[in-house]
Amino acid sequence: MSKFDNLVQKLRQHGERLTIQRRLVIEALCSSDEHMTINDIQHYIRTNHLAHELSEPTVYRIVQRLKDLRLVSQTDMAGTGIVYQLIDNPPHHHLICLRCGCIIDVNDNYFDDLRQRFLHDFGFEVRIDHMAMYGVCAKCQQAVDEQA
Amino acid sequence: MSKFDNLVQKLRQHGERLTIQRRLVIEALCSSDEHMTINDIQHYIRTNHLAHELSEPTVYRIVQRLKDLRLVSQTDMAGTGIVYQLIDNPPHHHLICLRCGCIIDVNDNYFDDLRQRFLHDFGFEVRIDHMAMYGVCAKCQQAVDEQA
DNA sequence: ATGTTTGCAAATCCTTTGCATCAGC
DNA sequence: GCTGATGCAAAGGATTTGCAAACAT
Repeated sequence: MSKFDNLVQKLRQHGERLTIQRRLVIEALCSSDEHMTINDIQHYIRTNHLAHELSEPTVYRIVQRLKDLRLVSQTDMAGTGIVYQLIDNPPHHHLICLRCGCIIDVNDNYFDDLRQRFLHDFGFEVRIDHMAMYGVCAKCQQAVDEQA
Repeated sequence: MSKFDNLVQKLRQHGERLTIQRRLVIEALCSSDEHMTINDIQHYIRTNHLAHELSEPTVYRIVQRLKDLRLVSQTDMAGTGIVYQLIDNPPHHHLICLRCGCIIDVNDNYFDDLRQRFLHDFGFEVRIDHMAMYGVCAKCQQAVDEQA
């Protein structure tokens, strides 16, 4: 089953109404493996479904709903702005270079240890849908070293 | 040496001017081990130094400067808003319960493994000044279980 | 038919900017 | 005295809200 159909089915299960607008937002989010801003979503729809341009409030309300249903996660990209992405199973995460902005995808199992230790030590069940961690990538470290 | 004096000294080292306003913001940030919003900072100053209430732009500019000097970190609290805290050495981190909002302090060395693995696998040097991770605390898990 | 969702417009909130004045070094 | 910081007012941008009309079920 496609990502899209999967999500539509989940919405149905929750008794949510399937409006054209919701389908469009889901389609937009499915179109990219990476995160999208509200603007990106609007832009995707404007480009691919010219007749159905969505207003800002509508997009905000729909992603808010999808967030409440835990189908979408929200991340603040260090002031770049707030981005949204589908929560996939298992989730994947990002290392973001503060210098060049490049993004490295990280498998979820890197966080398994941490999850277990927090559960063991604090009884705290960490819920990581999408983690963005910042730092300096290999290339940029070289560049910095050469400067020195 | 107190946190406050330590910071003041660091500002001097960077050739920064030590205005009353900067002292006040630093004092505010020192007053709490936890994070503060811009509003919290203003409120602290209003309460403790009535004669020196600061305007928003001033507070924004000062924390921005402190961020640039890597003395303060900024975190987006899951849409609750943006908070600031002093970067201490070593940094400490937070587990935040999505249900009751309680906050558990986490020692930095929990992240040592992760740092090493990212460096080894991707050559990526993670820079974690302050990490906020969300989930469900022990108490709230019980509450959830009992409901079920 | 009913209750929900959408679109529009406008309000609100947070943050930044321009410029004249003031303060630290 | 020079340079940079502050305060004010106002602009800017992102997000939210109220309400009437349109739509899914």
